[in-house]
Amino acid sequence: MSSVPSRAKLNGVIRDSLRELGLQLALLNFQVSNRLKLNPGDLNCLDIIGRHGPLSPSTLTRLSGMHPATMTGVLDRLEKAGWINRERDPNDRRAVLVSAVKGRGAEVLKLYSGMNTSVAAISASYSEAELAVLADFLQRCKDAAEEAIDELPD
Amino acid sequence: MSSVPSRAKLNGVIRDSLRELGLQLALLNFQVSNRLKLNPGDLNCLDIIGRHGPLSPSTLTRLSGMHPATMTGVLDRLEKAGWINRERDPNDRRAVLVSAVKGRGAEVLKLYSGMNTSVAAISASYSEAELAVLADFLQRCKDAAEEAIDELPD
DNA sequence: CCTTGATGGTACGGAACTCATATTATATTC
DNA sequence: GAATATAATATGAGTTCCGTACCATCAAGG
Repeated sequence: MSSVPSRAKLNGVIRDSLRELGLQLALLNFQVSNRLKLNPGDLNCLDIIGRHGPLSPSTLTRLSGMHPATMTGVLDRLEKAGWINRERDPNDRRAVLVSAVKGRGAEVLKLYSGMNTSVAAISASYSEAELAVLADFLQRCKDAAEEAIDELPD
Repeated sequence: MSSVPSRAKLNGVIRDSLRELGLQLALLNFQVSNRLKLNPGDLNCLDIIGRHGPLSPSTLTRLSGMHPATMTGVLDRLEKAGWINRERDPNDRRAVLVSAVKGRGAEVLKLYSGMNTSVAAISASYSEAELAVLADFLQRCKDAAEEAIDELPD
């Protein structure tokens, strides 16, 4: 028996697993955002802000793919609920710098703790070499998703 | 040097990579849903319907975590745009069976083709044994996300 | 049967959200 | 320093969300 069918089959399994994982993660995000009284999109933006440090609404618009006017509403809600701060950019006084409020990340993390401990438990069953492979794969898939977004039609 | 710090560090890398991957996949879904003139939530539901075959709005509500009244709106839009069919359940005439319209899956898949070919290219760089490990890991993470949703507070 | 209570799905209406466009303030270019 | 471009927000019309009410159907007990 050739090894090609087996490899092709594995490719399909990987593709489907990734898609199903993406769906479940989306549902998890949805539930978490509900608990925080936020929209899924708002939580995504908060995540980006927390990770990419202080940034302007326009870069946030580019990173998230949202409409600029929508972003104003997102930031209004996040600011009102005390998740972020808006301050003027001293170098460009048209611009605004958005930053995540320190110390509130724990509230979000707490809701992901179940998922995180499960992932830690799963990780424990792999060797360090395997973990390195897994981490690299995930990283490359993330990059692939980023590229895929850029290359969408329209 | 002990191997513990290295392993702990890898755990952290895995966790972060998974989270970033989840975010990028969410952004990809958002863009894809925009192209299809659907909401992200509508696309998620369509995905569930396509995968879990004909099912009732109430099970769909349970699987997606949405409010029942919201689900009616989702299904109205999906049906109006020709993505799904609603038919009465012959065994329980209160119930409705929702099924995905055959032949329109390609329109969705086409928008994910960039991502899929990238993932195939990434997969090509791993041995079959490694692919098996990856597939298993993804599957277990999916299950973990599913459990994590069930065990959220409230 | 025929009540009684539970369940599946949807209708309704007010609140919240999205987004095209207009507006204001500042920066850049010639 | 006038013209143009850019950053962010205001505005308002259209859409979506969801608590509630409602109707149809089923299941159990008398």
